Amino acid sequence: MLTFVQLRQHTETVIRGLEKKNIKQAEEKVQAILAADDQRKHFQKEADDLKAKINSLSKSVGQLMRQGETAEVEQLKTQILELKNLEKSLESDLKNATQHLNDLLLLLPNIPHHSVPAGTDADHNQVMRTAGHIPVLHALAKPHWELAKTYDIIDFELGVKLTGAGFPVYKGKGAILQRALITFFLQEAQLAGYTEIQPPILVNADSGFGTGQLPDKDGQMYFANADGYYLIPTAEVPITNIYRDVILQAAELPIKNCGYTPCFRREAGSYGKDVRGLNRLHQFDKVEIVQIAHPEKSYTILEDMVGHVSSLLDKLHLPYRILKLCGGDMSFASALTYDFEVYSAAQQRWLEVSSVSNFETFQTNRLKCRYKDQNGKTQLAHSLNGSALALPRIVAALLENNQTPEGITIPQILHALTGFKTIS
RNA sequence: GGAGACGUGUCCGAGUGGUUGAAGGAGCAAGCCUGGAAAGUUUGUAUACAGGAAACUGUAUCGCGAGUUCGAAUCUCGCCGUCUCCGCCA
Repeated sequence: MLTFVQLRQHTETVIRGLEKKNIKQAEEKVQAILAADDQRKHFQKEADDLKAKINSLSKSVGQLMRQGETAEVEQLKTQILELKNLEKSLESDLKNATQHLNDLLLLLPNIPHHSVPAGTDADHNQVMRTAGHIPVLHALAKPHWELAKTYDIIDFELGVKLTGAGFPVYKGKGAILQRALITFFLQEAQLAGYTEIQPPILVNADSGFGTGQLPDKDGQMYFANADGYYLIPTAEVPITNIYRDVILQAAELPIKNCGYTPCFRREAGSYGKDVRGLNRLHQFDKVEIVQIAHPEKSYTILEDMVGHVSSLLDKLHLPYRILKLCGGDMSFASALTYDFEVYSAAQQRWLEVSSVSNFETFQTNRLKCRYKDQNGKTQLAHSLNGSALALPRIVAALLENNQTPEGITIPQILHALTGFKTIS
């Protein structure tokens, strides 16, 4: 969530930023928060002063007792009890005011970086770069879900039997390809200096709140009701929450972690060609990269991360483009997001395979992830993350783009990991 | 899952109702000392919110939450976690 420093000292910037994210009545919302904050401070002061008085009176009770002044003690006690009644109502006012302020604050998304283009939807995203060659397919080329069936490497119907739609079963070379891609991505991340983490894939509500999935996206996560745990929608959740309530030394920054996990998303309301085959699943595999950075370095780091993801796609020889998302298409928590899309030649569609974002202090403010600067002051760190990469659509594009009448060619970089060069 | 013990600051560790945000020690930082270092010595060493230009002051925090009390690290209840024994198990 936004910080009070942002809201108080850069009110105008915040309002303009919110407008860029197409938030209606941004000014009114910000003013309402500032008013709610004043209200909270007022009650806080009143309550603190009253408590200070009660504390000091209580202290004198102790002293008087030792001196045996019982009559005065009784008098003091009744006086304190009166004050305590007052305090009780002040406490509840304060609690309500804080709750109200929090509710308002949680509804405000992050404000976009100044370079973010204006726009309302995906059509206004800015194409930064296009790379690779879009292949010309042979006459009998098929979409990946048909190829998967032809070569018996992914079984969607079997997944329906075992679980339900959106839970495919990878078989034989299909399963090996998955494992090879995961290993490849992890190895590349390791070479880029990321520490590999194997986190839990069920998390508690505090973690869901920390990275912003809760309360806004409650319905999008699977929930293990008996224990109150959420199945993670991305490794970002556990890997970023490692730094919840942590104060780092400036010298420890940047922290670079990566991890492979399955990801679970309910994706309620999706339909049609968007969910065909591997295009959108309830369970999928992803390698995520996460950094906790010094505020002055975070945008350089964002570019590094974009470079890292690009290199993965280059090495897989997949055609892709990089988009800078416009204000209206960005996620709630992000200040600047680059999306990567690969071209899936048989479907003739661009498929999103990665999203790399700088959250600045939006997540760390919730997480209370801070560092000590040179003056020993605690400051909020910046958090960033990106998919590097999400598997299903990569697999879809690999299958479709690399198909020949004789079979599917595996990119050379994976040969050592798959142990085969073609699927036929 | 059953029985028992425990949960204090960066760490160790004292504290069973009243100037205890918390003894003592270690670590760390700065000053003194030294040719330099060690030793010695002095001082400092949490977080959040509020007030203040600042020095600083107030409030809260001894696993978390509620309660008893004029007053709780200390008493009561609930939850979470750790350890030991038993059971189960990859």
